[in-house]
Amino acid sequence: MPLQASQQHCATVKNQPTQNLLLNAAPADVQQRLFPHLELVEMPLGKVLYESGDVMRYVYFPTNCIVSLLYVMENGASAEISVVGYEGLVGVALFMGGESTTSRAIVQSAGFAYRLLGQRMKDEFNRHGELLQLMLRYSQALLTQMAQTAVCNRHHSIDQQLCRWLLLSLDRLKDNHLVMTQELIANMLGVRREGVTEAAGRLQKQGVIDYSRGHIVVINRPKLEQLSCECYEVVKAETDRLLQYLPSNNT
Amino acid sequence: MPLQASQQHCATVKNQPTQNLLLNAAPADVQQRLFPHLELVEMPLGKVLYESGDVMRYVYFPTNCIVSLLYVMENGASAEISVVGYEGLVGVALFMGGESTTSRAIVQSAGFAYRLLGQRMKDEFNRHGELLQLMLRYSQALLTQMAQTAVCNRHHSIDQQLCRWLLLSLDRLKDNHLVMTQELIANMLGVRREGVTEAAGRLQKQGVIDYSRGHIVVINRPKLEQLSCECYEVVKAETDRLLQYLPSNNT
DNA sequence: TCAGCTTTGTGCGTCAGCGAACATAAAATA
DNA sequence: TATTTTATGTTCGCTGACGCACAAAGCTGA
Repeated sequence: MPLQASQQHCATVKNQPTQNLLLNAAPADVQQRLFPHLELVEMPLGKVLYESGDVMRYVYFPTNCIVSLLYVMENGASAEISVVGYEGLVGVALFMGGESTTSRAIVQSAGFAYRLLGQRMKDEFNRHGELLQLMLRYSQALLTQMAQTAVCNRHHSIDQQLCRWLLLSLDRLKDNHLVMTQELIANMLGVRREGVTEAAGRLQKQGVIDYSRGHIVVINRPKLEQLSCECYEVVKAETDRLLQYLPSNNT
Repeated sequence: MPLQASQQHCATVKNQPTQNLLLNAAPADVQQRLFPHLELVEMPLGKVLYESGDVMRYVYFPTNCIVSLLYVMENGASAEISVVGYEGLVGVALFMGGESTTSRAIVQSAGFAYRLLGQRMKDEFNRHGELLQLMLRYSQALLTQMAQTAVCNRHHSIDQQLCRWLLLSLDRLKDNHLVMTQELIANMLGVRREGVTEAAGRLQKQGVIDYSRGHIVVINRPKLEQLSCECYEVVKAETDRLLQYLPSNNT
């Protein structure tokens, strides 16, 4: 749902396409072609960008929101496959050629994103310029994140996974304050709500986080990293490596 | 290790690049450019194609072998991320731009593959012809498999995962006979060997498989599919969808 | 201010999978 | 044939996570 003119003005004061790492890294000519067609959209908590099997109409470039890619099983249980924030885009299947995926994309942390009609994205992609390289490198980062999620689900405790999840969220927000109930975290991790309550209680007792009724504040991030499994760091290092030498067109 | 001339002759009687689905689906002009540079290599059980972080020299197109993409943790424990057989290729990171990945590629079922110097692959890829579309579609299939592995690791029992694993292997071999110890399966699944022994015992008792000392014969595949979790079918359906309308150049 | 809802806390019993130790059996090798 | 190695079978105690039930505490709105 695009914003009304007045809202749009208000929002654009704070929002710029270049807040998204990929849009920011795109070469100037790509930016000139794409930016006029970007549409700032509000991303409220729980908004579903696409369901499993949906043909995607848009790609979304988050600025300050976080989107979860979630697989929902036949019995309704779910598991988060990966998360996307300002560093990426939602809808890689559009240029990968599948047009849809088996997962659901849902807003996990409210904010804004710029969306682009899928066809425009494909047109630009098919010019085979630098955007193609950029998109492919990001896709590999996404691949890495999914792979590590598989590993983490296999071998690590809820406590460790909660730490990792908090770090992933923290990296995609500017502050240390998350709006998120334990119930929702449990859905993302694919575990019981009670399990999250207990793990969060332990973190609070250790002075790592502070939380109440849907609000979590991270007090001691270094400790959080220390308590997390290696999965967080592995993905971060690889993502940095893949996206670090991007041409930058900061304005 | 390329084959000697005499071996090569012997092997090529049975091996053809077109046994690989992607090579087979490549347009005629691509085949003409690439096939002369394909090198048939033997893929013995346990051969490591690349380690985590290795810059890849070659991409591998399996014909009748199976390659596992495995993540090895700091403590030595491991987890299979995905498998690649005749339907795919090993080394997507070469054209995705990363040149390396965080996982290890290791031969899980002996056989043959055609390998191609990475640079030639990249050159062809950068012509931006149909091969690019083909590779991207396959990459999305790989992405789907990884995502489902994450889900499976989260929610399903060893029994179910063993069924899924056997089905994945079966699909990539022509017969119903696997050469594989329970110890190796355990490494792939990232579980204890004893867990696999018990699960395999239950399958044998139900007349689904028959095994002894490194050999497994699947007797009742329908039952195996029935006992498996949904993860197998989801990935199969999506992979078929992604790769089904490929242009075919069968000779 | 009271009722109703949402969120978090806690205490069960149960069970799958773990780690370790050890037993058996089939192949390989001498 | 005897010996060693490899693969599989089995047991036992432990623990993390589950499912369920219910309690407590913090918001919200009449």
